[in-house]
Amino acid sequence: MAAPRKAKSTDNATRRRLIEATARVMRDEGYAAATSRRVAAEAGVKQALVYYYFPTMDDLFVEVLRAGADVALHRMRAALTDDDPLQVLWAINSDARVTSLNTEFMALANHRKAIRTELKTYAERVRDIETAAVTVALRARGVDLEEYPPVAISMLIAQTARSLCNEDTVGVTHGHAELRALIERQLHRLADPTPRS
Amino acid sequence: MAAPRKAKSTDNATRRRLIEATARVMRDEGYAAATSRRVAAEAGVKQALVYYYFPTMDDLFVEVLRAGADVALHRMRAALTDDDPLQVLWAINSDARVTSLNTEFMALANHRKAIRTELKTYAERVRDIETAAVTVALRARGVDLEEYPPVAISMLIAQTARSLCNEDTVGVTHGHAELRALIERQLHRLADPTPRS
DNA sequence: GTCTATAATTAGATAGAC
DNA sequence: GTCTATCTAATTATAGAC
Repeated sequence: MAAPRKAKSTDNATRRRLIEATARVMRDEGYAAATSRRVAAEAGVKQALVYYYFPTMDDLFVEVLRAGADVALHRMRAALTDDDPLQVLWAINSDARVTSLNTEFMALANHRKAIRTELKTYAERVRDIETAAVTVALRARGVDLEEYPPVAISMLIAQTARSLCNEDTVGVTHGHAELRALIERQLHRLADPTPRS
Repeated sequence: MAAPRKAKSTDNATRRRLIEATARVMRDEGYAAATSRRVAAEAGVKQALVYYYFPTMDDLFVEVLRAGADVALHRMRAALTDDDPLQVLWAINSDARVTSLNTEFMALANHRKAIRTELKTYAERVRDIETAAVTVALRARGVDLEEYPPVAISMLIAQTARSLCNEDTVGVTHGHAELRALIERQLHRLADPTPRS
């Protein structure tokens, strides 16, 4: 295997540019704006070429979803060996580029079966790896895993970060400082295992 | 004022049916499916009539948003005098009919200025009234409002409930039982003011 | 107030030249 | 592989009859 590049001809530069362009349009203008003509223009090609790489627009959307989920999975796996997986989990889900796309796919999944199925599959894979990372972190800190189930802590951190991000996007920021501070205090409580009623 | 009904001729039955029909379509099939023809059919009228009541589709969307926000505000105001505002806050945001619409508007707001502006306005009004209700509840229970700022507790409860609902909609349920149990335990901790480090 | 009819625009998708 | 050109269908919005 002298040439790991170009292993698959389908892994083309144009194909990749179309996926990235679609993600960009979805983030900036919403999924409804991600038409074949719009994403083709964004990628610098003509509209018909979209259908050379993707049979339907839904197929393109699914590929965008997979690419995004793969990046998230990769980052979380790296976090497994990190000093502080909880902080990594918070940071990943505080990335507006990630959460904006997530919101669009959540809405898209509401009325497209193909995307709902794919979203479910990847959401559960991401949750599993996140839970594994949080389990490592909590166990290392001597936290009672019965009272603070890693899967619940993982969801709480991820969803709170995402919610703050989503609100920022539409310009709602009231209460954000207080919630961030509260979360940080609670994370430190977990890190410093003393109390519990 | 013998006839409080029909005070405004714009408060028509047809107009109201159009707003309700639009909300229904948005919930069930997403905002992209809420076309003038689709909502007209759902309301049992012809397409062109939509434009008699609403200048543009965006105007219709804004009215749907207002109607939904008014209901939420009304429920939360009632909760101010309730036994347990925290439970009411959780219950309201666990209603799939509310949270599905909310997700759609969040996505819509991403690329329509008129809706983003309106969403921001109502989100902040809802947050204020929710915070007031939570303040009442926490104070009555002797909770330290510095360590647990009502606005933060309010956001945490509302956003966690909404997140669980949204995931249910797309079929993701893993970890839900654990997170619900954790939230309930924490709510009881707040209700029974003993520990804190 | 509700309708029919239609204009103007835009979408997804395909055929075929190069 | 990328293009031009085009088809079909659906959309928003308007004009005008009743």
